[in-house]
Amino acid sequence: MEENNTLGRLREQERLKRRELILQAATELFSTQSFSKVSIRDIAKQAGISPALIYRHFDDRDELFVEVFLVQSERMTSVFAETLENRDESSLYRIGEKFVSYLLKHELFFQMMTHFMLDAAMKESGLQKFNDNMRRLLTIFDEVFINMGRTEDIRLHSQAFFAALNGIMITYRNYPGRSEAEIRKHIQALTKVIAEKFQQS
Amino acid sequence: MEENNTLGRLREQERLKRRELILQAATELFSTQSFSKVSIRDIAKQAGISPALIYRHFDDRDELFVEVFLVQSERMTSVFAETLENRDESSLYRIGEKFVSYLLKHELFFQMMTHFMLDAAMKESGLQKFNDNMRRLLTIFDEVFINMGRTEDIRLHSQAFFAALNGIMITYRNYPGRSEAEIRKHIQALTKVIAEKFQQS
DNA sequence: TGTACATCAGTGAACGCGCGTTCACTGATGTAC
DNA sequence: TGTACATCAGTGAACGCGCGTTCACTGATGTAC
Repeated sequence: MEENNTLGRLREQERLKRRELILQAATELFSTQSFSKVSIRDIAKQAGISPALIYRHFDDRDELFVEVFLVQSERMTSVFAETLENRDESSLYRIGEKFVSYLLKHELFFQMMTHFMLDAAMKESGLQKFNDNMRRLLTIFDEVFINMGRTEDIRLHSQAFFAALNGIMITYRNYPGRSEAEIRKHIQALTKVIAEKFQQS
Repeated sequence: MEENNTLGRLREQERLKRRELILQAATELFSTQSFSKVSIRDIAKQAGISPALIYRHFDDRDELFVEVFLVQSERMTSVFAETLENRDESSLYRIGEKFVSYLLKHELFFQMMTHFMLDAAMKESGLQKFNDNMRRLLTIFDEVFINMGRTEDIRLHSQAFFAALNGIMITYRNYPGRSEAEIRKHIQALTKVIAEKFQQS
């Protein structure tokens, strides 16, 4: 029963690797198909395994989906934090533009975020991690506001700014009858308007 | 073949009434259950008819859903326009607050709007009507900006303001672990921040 | 070294369900002669 | 007025499909003695 430690660790590593393979396959699919249209069978096929195997690594579909989202969510916050650390002179417009660019580029993350925001069907543990991430992101915005000299309602401003950018994405990302380039341009113009409003104060 | 005109009209009226009954049943369900979870069978049951009958009035599920949305969408714009006509002194905060209150109260409309914004799977004719409505709504915002003395980028400002309010709703409407009252209060606080930013210019 | 057993990743097929939609039919009403 | 036929709203049951999930099984590897 009691296994050799190194062997046990090796097996554990293999298990983790398989788990990541599944997550990776799911991620690949999510980036081409809409969130709710990806099935367990699709993911199994993409990963080259049997559907049943997925259930050895995840309790159910929801857990797998949340896991994919959390990975992307953390990556997003990290990438974003790093990009900004390198430039102290970052204006609100710059930071807003970076954020919006990221969402435009990583459609997968954007879709997932809105999905979980609107459905809010996450278990306690997943929710905790997601909230931690959001807080980390808002802290980045906080810093910019502090650097601007703001002393009151900092978090509130970060939340409003964050929400406004989300709103721009959601409202105009799929605007019908416009080309990708036109949409991008329009979203950037709106981001500029929002950033200028917040810059003034 | 050629019917008596009055009789024909009567029959047409009955048909329209039945159609509206179906739409009404669907609307009732949408206000308690999430959009994508309402089935044709549910709607038929609610309306007290056979599922098959629904297909005598609508080509498919999508057409019915879009129709419900368009009715709600028009109602929203109308109600909103009327409320504002009665007060010329309406500040941007007032108008934003009204808009957000409406969305909070009419969850059905809010959910549908985000659904169609994110999925963008509407036929040409429905899309046209929806866009007309959105334009009507934006025109209301336009007027407020004009009254404020703004002369440039008016429509762009309306779009940014509209998107920001949407974003607040989407980002914080289902914020987990908060009571309905707390959420309402927070959303109003964020709306105030946004409105003040736009008011300054 | 050999043998019986335990463990566990992995599988393909099946279960059971709910869905959108269609089918074959009924029955009431209107129309033609 | 009566009769044969057309029209059409409305129906319950069925079709066909895809889904999440589970089942019963295989086969490789490790362990005990």
